Amino acid sequence: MNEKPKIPTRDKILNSALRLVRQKGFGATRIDDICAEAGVTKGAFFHHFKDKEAMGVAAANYWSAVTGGFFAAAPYHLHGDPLDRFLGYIDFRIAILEGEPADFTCFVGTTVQEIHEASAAIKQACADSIFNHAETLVPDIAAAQEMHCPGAAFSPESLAQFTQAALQGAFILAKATGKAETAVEMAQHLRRYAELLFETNRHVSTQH
Amino acid sequence: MNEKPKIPTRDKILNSALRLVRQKGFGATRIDDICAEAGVTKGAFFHHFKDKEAMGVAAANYWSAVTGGFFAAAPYHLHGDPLDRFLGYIDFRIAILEGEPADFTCFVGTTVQEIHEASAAIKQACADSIFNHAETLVPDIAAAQEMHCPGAAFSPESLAQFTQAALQGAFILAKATGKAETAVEMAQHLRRYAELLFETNRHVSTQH
DNA sequence: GACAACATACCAACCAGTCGGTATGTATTG
DNA sequence: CAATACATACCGACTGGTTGGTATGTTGTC
Repeated sequence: MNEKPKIPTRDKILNSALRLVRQKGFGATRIDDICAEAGVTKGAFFHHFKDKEAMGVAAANYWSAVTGGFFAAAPYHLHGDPLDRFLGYIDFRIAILEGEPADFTCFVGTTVQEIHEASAAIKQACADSIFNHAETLVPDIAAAQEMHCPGAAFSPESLAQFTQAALQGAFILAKATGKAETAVEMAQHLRRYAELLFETNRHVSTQH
Repeated sequence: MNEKPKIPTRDKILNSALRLVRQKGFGATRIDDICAEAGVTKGAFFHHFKDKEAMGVAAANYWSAVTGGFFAAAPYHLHGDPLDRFLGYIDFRIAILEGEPADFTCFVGTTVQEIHEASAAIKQACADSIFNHAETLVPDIAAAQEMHCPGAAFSPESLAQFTQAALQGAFILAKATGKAETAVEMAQHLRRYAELLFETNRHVSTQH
């Protein structure tokens, strides 16, 4: 009884890396800072990761796993109508836009923008994270399209990806103003676009 | 006669800085690299700029001036209908999405994302650049709104800003794939949103 | 006793910024 | 008109703190 959580050292390092990189960017984040934040030594760091780049790849994959679970457990999946699920996803993304930009901002979006020319491995891991997450929206979008506007001019994949692009762009403007409300305001245009595309005006209530 | 262009040293430095930072990011760009690219020495660099941060602010302002002139001279302003001008702006943004991401990507968007917590001065200069550019779209959007859908639920400022956000997001996905076409595909959703908002389906032909 | 999981001490490279110096132009003044 | 004074533009070797990475030691565990 009273089992301590005992977070593995590797996860402690990755958690600290995610937090710091989201604040300061990948390049500006010092390995020493990550170790200090995680409460481990440099020896531990280089025991688990060959170099900083390998840690970056691991962090991107870790981010995919963490956020994947987070969104899988989110309530918008419970809607019966696929369009409600898609709109519910956007509403959910809007609902979590709170606090400092570093709190709601996307690790892989930030990182791929910064290192896309410096590290092919990290870039690939980030790209996979973004596009695989987008892919989770495709079934609902495709079903909604079939129900509400068959023969549309856009592909479900493309719309799913634009959803991510619009959010990433909202994050950039929010970092420029420093305000979460900026991101919300931008994301509401995304929501309106989704409504207009499916020629509906429904309001999806948040479930809990 | 035969006057050489004689680009000022300061501009040579800023041009090189824009090119390199768009490729590698602000933090990863070395002052020595900028000097080498510009064909000047470090002494010249620090004669013109107090430190790297001051150069970053100057580069953001320089970017505003260069792109400001570029867009002011673009052909979409010639349309008689304000909505055509707005849609023409988006088409123009799509038309210039060619080459490597570093070629069509936004200096201030990239930079503000990277250093928003590290340098308040650079962040402010980048934010000004983005929002002032967005502001140039407001008159056309406002006029289009009055003509085609008075009493809309969105403000012209907000839509102008979302235009920038969507493009910034398109850039991020393009950096992830390495392809300009990704940015084009994303931007076409922005174009479709603009059409749907004003309940029209016009096709603005490019002028030349 | 062998191997994983760390800790500690250390190094070499990198890089922003400094500093003494030069070259050229311009304003002033006797 | 020259001589002096000063300013601007620029050069490039140097430095000192930072930082990714290494080498080696210690502890626990199967």
